Amino acid sequence: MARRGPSAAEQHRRAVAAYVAAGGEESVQRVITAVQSLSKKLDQWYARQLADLDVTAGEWAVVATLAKDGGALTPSQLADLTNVAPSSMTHRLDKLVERGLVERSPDAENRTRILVRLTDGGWELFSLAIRSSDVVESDVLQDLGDAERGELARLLEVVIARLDDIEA
Amino acid sequence: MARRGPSAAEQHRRAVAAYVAAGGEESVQRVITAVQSLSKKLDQWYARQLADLDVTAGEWAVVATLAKDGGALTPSQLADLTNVAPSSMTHRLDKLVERGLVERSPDAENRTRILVRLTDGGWELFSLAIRSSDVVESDVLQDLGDAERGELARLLEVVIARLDDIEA
DNA sequence: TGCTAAGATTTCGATATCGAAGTATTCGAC
DNA sequence: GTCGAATACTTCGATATCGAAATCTTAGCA
Repeated sequence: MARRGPSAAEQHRRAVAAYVAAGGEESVQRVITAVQSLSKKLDQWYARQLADLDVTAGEWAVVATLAKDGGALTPSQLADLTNVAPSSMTHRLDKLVERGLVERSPDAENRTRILVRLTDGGWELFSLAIRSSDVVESDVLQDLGDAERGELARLLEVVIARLDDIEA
Repeated sequence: MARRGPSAAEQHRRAVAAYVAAGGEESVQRVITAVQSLSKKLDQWYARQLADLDVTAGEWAVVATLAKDGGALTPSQLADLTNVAPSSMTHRLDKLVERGLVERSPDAENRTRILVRLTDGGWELFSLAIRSSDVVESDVLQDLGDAERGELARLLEVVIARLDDIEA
């Protein structure tokens, strides 16, 4: 990377302009574009931090999903929640089990199912990664005061509440 | 997927709770988690729509990046901007050229570089995809009034303006 | 000019992912 | 109870991605 590209803000402006020119609505594209570029940047940072812990983004997705759920999930559910094919999950779980981060156990109620849980080591990894990424994330939001953060969270949560109704 | 999982709003609550329990700050995690789950849902929808156009998410990323930039980019820049290894971009571009969506041309000023541009067909695809996804995106934001959309966009843009300063 | 270091792309071998087919279990209709 | 469809996971072959090495061009310096 010899020459530094345009700033993130400049890229955002151009992206919105391109989407509007292509027929998108401005108030929509400003929000959607911003969400996506922010998410992309976060993903880049996470990938770097996780590399230090010798975990890939895909493996982290499984650990984080299990942690967020709090309990046990089946391989299919994990595949759905992490946007990956069920057949790929098989291999990921193999590696995670091998590393001692998750454990597979048969579901007593339905023997076609398998339940996947975080091990103690998995929980430790989760906690460690969250605490270190929280530092960067706080930096990202440092220009917003408490009230603004709350308002931003509220608006995003309104949008999230609508997601389920749209599937159709 | 036999049984429907928890709602997106419920998943969001649980995720924030898990992150806070692991040592994250609540005002930060509410925002970051919401941005990520929203982005993930959007990615799922895009993948479906793009499948109808017979384009993969990776191929779309290249087309959209070129459209947003407006001009020509090198393979390295495209790799950077789409979060992919330079060697992977070679193959992606091969396929996109073969499909007539982009074109490669040598850079007259520096013959180690290659410039990639959208063809007319590439621009058409971009415009078509944007117009159809704008419909879904508008639905997602339908619970927000004009003023709220503006405020949401403004807050997100404040955050984006800070991204460049953080790299270090 | 000639030499070395740096930059940009591609090639190559190993690994990850995908979609489809295969295997095992459960559920429902008869 | 038994048969067939549906469900859940894994295996398999093809494709995509990665990181490292190879190739070619440029830039800097003596």
